[in-house]
Amino acid sequence: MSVHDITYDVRMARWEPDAQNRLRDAALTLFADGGYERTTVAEIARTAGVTERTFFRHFADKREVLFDGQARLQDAFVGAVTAADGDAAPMTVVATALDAAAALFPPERRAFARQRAGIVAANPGLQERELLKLATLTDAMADAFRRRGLAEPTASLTAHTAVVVFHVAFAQWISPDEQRSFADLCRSATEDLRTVTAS
Amino acid sequence: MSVHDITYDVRMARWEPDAQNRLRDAALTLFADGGYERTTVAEIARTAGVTERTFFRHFADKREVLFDGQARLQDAFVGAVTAADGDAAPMTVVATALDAAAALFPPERRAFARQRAGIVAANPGLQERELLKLATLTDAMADAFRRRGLAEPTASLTAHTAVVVFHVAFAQWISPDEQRSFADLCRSATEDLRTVTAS
DNA sequence: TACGGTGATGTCATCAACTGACATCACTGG
DNA sequence: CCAGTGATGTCAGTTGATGACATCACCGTA
Repeated sequence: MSVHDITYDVRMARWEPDAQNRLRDAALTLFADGGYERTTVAEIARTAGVTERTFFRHFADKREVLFDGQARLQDAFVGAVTAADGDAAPMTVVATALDAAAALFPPERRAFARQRAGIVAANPGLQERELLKLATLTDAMADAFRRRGLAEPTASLTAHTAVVVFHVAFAQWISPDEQRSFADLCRSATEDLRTVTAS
Repeated sequence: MSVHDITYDVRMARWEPDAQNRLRDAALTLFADGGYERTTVAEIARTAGVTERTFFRHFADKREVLFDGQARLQDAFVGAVTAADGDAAPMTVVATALDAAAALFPPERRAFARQRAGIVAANPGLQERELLKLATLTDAMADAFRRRGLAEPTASLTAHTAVVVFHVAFAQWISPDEQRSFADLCRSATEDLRTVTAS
C-alpha cells in the first residue's frame, strides 16, 4: 500500500501519521534496492513524504534508521540478568539471558534478519554501528552483573561472554541453509565456548 | 621540533617529506587540545602544511588518523597463532598470541595509550572505529584458527575469546592507578574468564 | 466560543566531510 | 635530454548533519 491509498477521516490531520515508520520502511526498501550508500537521506525523506530535516528529527543519523530495535534486545538481556536468582552462577544467568534474547528472534524473523544483515554486511559504516550497539549492550550487562555483586573484571568478562555467544550464534542463525533455532544455536555455542576455555 | 626548523639539503625537495607523520602528529595535538569534533580536517592539514585533499590521500577518513597502528597488532596476533605448535590446545595458542600482543604495549607506552584512549572515549564515532578494528582483528584470528583445523563455530569463539581478554585487560591497563603489566593483566583476565565459563 | 500553549513539521542557511577531475613539477631511468 | 611517475595542489560539487525560526492543527481551559 502506497502513501496515496490512505483514506482520511472527516477531521483531516495536518500530516499523515506515523512518519517514523514510513521513514524506516522507505529506508529499508531503498537500501535493499539500490544499496545503502547510493541512497540519499533526501531520497528516503521524499519517499516517506517528509523533508530531509524531519528524517533527522526521528533518527540521529542516516545509519540509525536500521538500528532502533536494539532497545528491546538490551531490555531483554538486562532484565533477565536483573531478575535472575541472586545465588545463580554467572553462566546460569548468561544462559537465562540468552534464552530471553532468543525469544526476540522467532523463525518468522529469520528472513528479515537475513535481508537486514546483507545490507549491514555490505557497508563498513553500518558494521561499525552494529558493533557499537553490541558494545553498549555489553556495558549495560556488565553493569547489571556488578549490581549482582560481581567485581571487575569478572563482571565485564561475563557480559562479554554472553554477547560473544549471542553474536556467534546470530551469525550462524542467519547463515544460508541453517535450520536450527536461535535458542538451540545459543546453547550449542555456549557449550563450545566452555570446551574451548577449558582446553 | 616544528616544521620551520627543517634544514634543507642542497637539492631542495619539492615538498617537505613525511607528510603522513606530520598529519598524524598535528591531528593528535589538535585533538588532545581542542577535542576531536571541534578540530576540522582543514585545520589539521593547515597545521601539517598541506591541503585538505592531501589529508584524505593519506587517511581514508578523519577517524583513521588515530588508527594506523592496528596493522602491527593484527600481525602480532595472527603471526603467533600461525606459528604456534600444531598440536597446542586453543587456549594455549590464545595465551601465546596474547603474550605476543602484550609485547607491543610496554610500560613506556602506557601514558600515550591513556591519552589516546581519552580522546577515543569522548567520541562515539571513534569508539565505533575502534570496535571495527577489533572485529577485523577477530575475523583475521578466526581465519588463522580455521587454517589450524578448527571448525566453526569453535574458530570464531576462540578468536573472540582472545580479543575479549585483550580488550578487558587493555581497559584495566589504562585505568587510573593501575600498575600491573599488560601481560600480567592478560594472564589474570584469562584465568578469570576460565573461572566464569566453568561456573 | 475564544484563545493561548504544544508539538510535529516545513523552510532556509550553513558547515564539515568527503570525492572526482585535472594541473603541476621535482625526480628518475634510459 | 626527454618521457613517465608520483606526490601534491586546485577547484567544483555532493551529501550528511545542525541551528534558527515559522507554521498551524490540535488540545485544554476559561
